[in-house]
Amino acid sequence: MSKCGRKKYMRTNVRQMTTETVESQQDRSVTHSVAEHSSAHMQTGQISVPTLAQVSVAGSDTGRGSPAVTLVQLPSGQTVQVQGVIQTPHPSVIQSPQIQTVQVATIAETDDSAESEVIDSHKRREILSRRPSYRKILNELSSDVPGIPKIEEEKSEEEGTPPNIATMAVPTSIYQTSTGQYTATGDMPTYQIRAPTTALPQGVVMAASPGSLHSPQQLAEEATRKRELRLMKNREAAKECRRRKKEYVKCLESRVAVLEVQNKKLIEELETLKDICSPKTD
DNA sequence: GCTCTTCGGCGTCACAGTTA
DNA sequence: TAACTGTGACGCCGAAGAGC
Repeated sequence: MSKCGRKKYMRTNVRQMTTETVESQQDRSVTHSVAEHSSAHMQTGQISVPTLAQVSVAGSDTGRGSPAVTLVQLPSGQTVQVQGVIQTPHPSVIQSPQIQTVQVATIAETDDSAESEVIDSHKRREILSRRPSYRKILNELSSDVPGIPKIEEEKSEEEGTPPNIATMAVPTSIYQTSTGQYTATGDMPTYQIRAPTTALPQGVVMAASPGSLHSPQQLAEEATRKRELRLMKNREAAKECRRRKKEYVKCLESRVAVLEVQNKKLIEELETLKDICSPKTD
């Protein structure tokens, strides 16, 4: 297998893990690390809660932002309604449309004609391109959850921020320490990131009006120049997009960490309630 | 030291969505 | 509606690490 072929294969793996379930632990990509956090978070609840009391979650699909109501069945038979602080899921790169799963299967099993590859590619693009931008997703998240930082729009110099510098909140080190303690409560400090330079490099001139072009050679030059301009802009856009993507993934990771802390607290709370409500057996 | 594998970044293309 | 923007996909490259 060629080097590129390998990479292509790995990418397929990543997509499989993000669209289906994260079971194979071979890929160490960023996407995977987020999914790994998520599954770890789920495990915490799955392992601990059933040993304490029977828990059922009601209204889990009541819509984004509405707190889920958890019915906790205490050993005494009493049922307590607990309003959870854990938010309902948000659209993200992790939760891709179900149809993508089908597509992954298609990719995995094909090694066929170019025609089917073209169709495949078109379908894939059709599916993938419907996802909202990272900025949009993250800003939606941030509006629902106070702990999630916002990706800010580029600001002009008049707005007080230095050029090319945007201020935003960043995930802190909220992971479990070696002593088993969590190091953050979800409050994020701010840091500064570089915003892209929007100015064109020196030497790039704007397009001449079509009317001023005469010879085919001039037209060709104009076309070439336009293409180079477009490529240059796209280059910058791609860089910026990647930066935003990384930022977005970081924020997701921090969100996972915060939710883990909340989950832990809830479990402790549940245990306390259990102690209070259970009949004393001296 | 050499080869292979893995990873991350880059440039480019294609295309859906947005804007003027 | 044309031009522009944002982003997924792809192929390429170099660095780093592992195995020999």
